Amino acid sequence: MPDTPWTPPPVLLAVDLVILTLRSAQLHVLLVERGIEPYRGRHALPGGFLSHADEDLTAAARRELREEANLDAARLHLEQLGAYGALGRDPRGRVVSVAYLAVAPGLPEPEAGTDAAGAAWVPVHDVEARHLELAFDHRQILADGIERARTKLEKSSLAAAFCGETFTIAELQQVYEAVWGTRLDPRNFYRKVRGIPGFIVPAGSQRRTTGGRPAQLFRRGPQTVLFPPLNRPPSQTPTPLRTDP
Amino acid sequence: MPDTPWTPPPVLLAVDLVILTLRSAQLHVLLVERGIEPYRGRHALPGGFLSHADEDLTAAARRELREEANLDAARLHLEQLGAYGALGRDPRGRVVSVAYLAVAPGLPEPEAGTDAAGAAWVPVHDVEARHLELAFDHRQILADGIERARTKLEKSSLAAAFCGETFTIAELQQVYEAVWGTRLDPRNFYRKVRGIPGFIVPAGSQRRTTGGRPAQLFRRGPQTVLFPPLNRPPSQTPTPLRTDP
DNA sequence: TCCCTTGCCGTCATTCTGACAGGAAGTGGA
DNA sequence: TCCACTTCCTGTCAGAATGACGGCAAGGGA
Repeated sequence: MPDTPWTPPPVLLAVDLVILTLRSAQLHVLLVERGIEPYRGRHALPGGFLSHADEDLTAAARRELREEANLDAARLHLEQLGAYGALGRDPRGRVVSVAYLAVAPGLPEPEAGTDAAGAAWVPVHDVEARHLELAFDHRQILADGIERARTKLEKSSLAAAFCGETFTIAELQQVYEAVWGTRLDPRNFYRKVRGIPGFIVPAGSQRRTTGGRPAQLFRRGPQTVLFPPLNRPPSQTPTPLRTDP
Repeated sequence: MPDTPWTPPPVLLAVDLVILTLRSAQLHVLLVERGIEPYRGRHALPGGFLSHADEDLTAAARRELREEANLDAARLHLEQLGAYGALGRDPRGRVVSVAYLAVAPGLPEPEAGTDAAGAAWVPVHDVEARHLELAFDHRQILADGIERARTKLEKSSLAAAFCGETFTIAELQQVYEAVWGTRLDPRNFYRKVRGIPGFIVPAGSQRRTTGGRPAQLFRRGPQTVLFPPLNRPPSQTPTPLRTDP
């Protein structure tokens, strides 16, 4: 430990986004096709380097959200997943990436002809089943993002972030079923959800119909922590203790 | 978006550690007293810059663990908390810090006369009650680390990381009570813990005594995911949905 | 020996959960 | 108009889980 003035080594910092949404009752993630050389042509999570050295991390995430996905960060859920800094993860050199999880409501159009061209919603199942390989360590980042969403559905009101301003209980159930990959009993789900104080509140007596009896509309309540929690049924493949992302 | 070759801005990367342990049934965190100028004399989390540009993040965490706390990373739980990159967090300039949570068993001596001098175990209550102010945003990082530990006790076998190789059920209960800050009924805790398959397994019929009837010893079982979960009793101060660490 | 401490094992009422039955309120076709 | 069909909502009921608590076992110290 020398006492001489020593300057710490600088590192390149990037931001990557796991943007999840529901499309036709299936969990989708937004992917872009890489146009430049490391992993050119391969699908990847939206993201990029910090634009300047004084850019806030969250601001960078919001900027990428706008530039690459044409989404307004103010209207959706955004939280940090963690930092990914393994040595070989970027062939260009030492790049540490901070990953964010975003959850978008309903179905914002796949992509516009805007600068977000090349972005597309892909069913997460296609990635999990390895029908589609991702660039860098983005497969791992995506897996961590999905796992985070799965866990947070249990004890937080994150599920409402997948829905629009108002939603029916059946729509909310679709969120849980799609993210968890399980089927739930509608009647028990109804009872449970309505029994959690402050989770959802009736939104007028409006109703919107799709074939059968019109459903009551709700909006998210003030409570962000769910108690009692909506425990997800035990999975056949127990997730190991993540000790090192 | 110019097409000219553009080099992303480099950033200084640091690693900070939240090291938790139990000392006399109280949750403690390891803090160091800063010897150099930003926040000189103030308590801070152990940590430091990457030693060289090609150092792995986890390796840096393990190195700091050894240098500043004299702890062997191979024998304790270590997981990443997240990246902290707010703009004003370090007066020296733009520093992004990756925080790690470590959980140390039992009572490794406070600190040695080694190079870990100046490190001391501090009850987390002293920090939470603002009897002690920390440098930088370390108060927030510590709060996030404690919150992470609290939630992981529910569905993972993290509690065993606070104990030694073998432990009694009462010791395990002390972990839950100290971290959650609640009292639990010993008989119900016993029933619940023994009912979780694979969580703990009896370790011989050895016993170690402290006054009353000798207790049976256990060691951690193969299962890292607890089902059914050990739900923590509802808190009076509900934790808000963390949307931006 | 008596008392005190701590660990282990029950019981019991209440609540929660999973699995159903069935009626209410709409749509579309004969 | 009547009927089939869909979806939404409200109950019921048995079994599991939970919180509260009583009692005995097994040690140490006065």
